[in-house]
Amino acid sequence: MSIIDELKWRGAINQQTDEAGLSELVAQKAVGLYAGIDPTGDSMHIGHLIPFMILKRFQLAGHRPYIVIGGATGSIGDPSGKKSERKLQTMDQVRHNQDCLTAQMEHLFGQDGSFKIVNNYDWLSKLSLLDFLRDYGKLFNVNTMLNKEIVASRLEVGISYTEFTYQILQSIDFLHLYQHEDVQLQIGGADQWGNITSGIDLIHRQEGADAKVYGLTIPLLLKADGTKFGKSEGGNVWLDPKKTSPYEFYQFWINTDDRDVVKFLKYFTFLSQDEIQDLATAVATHPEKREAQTRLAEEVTEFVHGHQAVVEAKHITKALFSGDVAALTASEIEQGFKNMPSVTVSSDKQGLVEWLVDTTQIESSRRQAREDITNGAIRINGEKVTDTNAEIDPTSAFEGKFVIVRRGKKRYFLARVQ
RNA sequence: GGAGGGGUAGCGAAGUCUGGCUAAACGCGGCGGACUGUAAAUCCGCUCCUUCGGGUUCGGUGGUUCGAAUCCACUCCCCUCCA
Repeated sequence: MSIIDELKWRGAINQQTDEAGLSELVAQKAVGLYAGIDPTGDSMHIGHLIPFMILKRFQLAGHRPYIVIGGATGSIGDPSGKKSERKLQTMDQVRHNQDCLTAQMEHLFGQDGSFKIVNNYDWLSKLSLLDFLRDYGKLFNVNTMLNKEIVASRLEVGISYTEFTYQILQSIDFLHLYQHEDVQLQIGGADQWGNITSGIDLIHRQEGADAKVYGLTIPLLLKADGTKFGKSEGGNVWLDPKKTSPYEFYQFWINTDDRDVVKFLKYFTFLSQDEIQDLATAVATHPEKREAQTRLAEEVTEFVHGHQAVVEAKHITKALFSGDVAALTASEIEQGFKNMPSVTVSSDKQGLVEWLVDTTQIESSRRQAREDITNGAIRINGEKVTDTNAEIDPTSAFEGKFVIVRRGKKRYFLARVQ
C-alpha cells in the first residue's frame, strides 16, 4: 500500500495538485517534502501537529521530510484563515518563538536525523528589495494573486501590501527547497492551498513547466459536534508540558467523543489499519469500555511526552477519578493540579466552612458552602465531609504540604500549605 | 430642542395600571445530586448575604404611606421617531 493510499485511508487528504503524478513519484524515489509553521506562538498546539504527523508517515515510508520554521514569513503574517489584518509581532517575539518551536520540533521529530528542520529566515532575510522585485516579483501576476481565495475574501475588509506579499515569500520557500534540497512536495492545512499552488507556479516559471512539484492539503479537522478541534476547557491543548501538563494532555484525548475517536486514531497515531479496525469494532460493540479513547490517549501522549508521562498520567487519572487521591506523590499532585485552581494557605486549623469561603475562596458564600457540604459534594483529601461544623487541619496529609479539595464529581482545588 | 418607549437578580424577561399575600414568576446560564462510560440525553435540588434572629435589593436621590419594584417629584443613562 502506497503512502498516498494510506493517507487516503486515514482521511488525511483534502486536495492534491496531481494525484496520478504524485503517486507515481512516491513509488519511484525517496521524495523530499515539507510543511511549514510560522512562529506565531512559543509552542505548537495539537492542531499544528497534524501536518507534521503526515511528514512522519512519509518518513516511515522512506521519504525525506523537511520542516520549515517560518522565521521570515512569521514576521510578515499569513493572511490565510484570518478575517482581518493582524498586528505584526516584534522581531524579538518572532525570534523567541522560532527558537522555542525549533527546540520543540527537534524534540518531537529530530532525534534520528532523518528529519531536517530549517528556517526560512536563513534565505529570505538575505533578499534585497531590488532582488526580490527583479527575481521573483516579475514572476507573479497580481491578477492571479488577487484571485486567491484568501486574498479575495479580504478585499472587502482590506489587506495590507505586507500580508498580500506573504504568498510570494512562501512560494520562494518552496522554490528554494526545490533547488537546494530536491524537495518536490509541500503539505499543509486546507487553508494553505493557495500558498502551495502559488509556490508550484513559481517553480514552473523559474524552472520550466516540466518541473515535478506537487501539493497536498489536509482537510480541516472538525469534531462530530461541529465545534473546533483542539480546544479544551482551558483553551488550546499545547504540546509544551509547561502550558498543558502531560496529564491534561492525556485527559484531552481520553475525553474524545465516540464519533470522533476512530478518525483521531487515524490522524494522530501510527497504529496499523488492523489495530485501528479492531478498536473501531470495540467502540461499536462496547463503547462504555472506551478502549479506543484509552489507546488514543496512550499513543499520542507517548509520542509527545514519552512513556514515563503516560504512566504518570494514568496514575493521576486513576487517583482523581476514583477519588483515592491519597496515593498521589507530590510531583504527581503538582502535575495533575497544574491547571486547577490553587491557593496558598497557612497550616492553622480552622472551621471548614470559614476555610472554604474566607481562606481558600473555593466557595462563594457560607450559604453555598453549607449547602455543598450537606449535599455531600465536598471531599477533603478524598474523604467526604458532611458535617458543617467540621474543622480542617491543613497539615493532616501529604506530609503537611497539600490539601486536596474536591467539590462535586470532578472539580478539584489544591491548597498549598505554607 | 420636541414626542414617545425603556432601565428589575449573571443574562433574558414578568411584575408597575389595581401598594402589603414579592427576596421578586418564568426561561437560559451556573452549581450540586441521581443515572452513566470522566459520554449524550433525562430527572431532582440549589442559585443576594447571614452569626439563621435577621439584613440589604428592582438606575440614583428625596417624598407620600403603618407599608413602595409598584404612587409622586427631581435626576442620570439607553432606544425610537420628529427637528
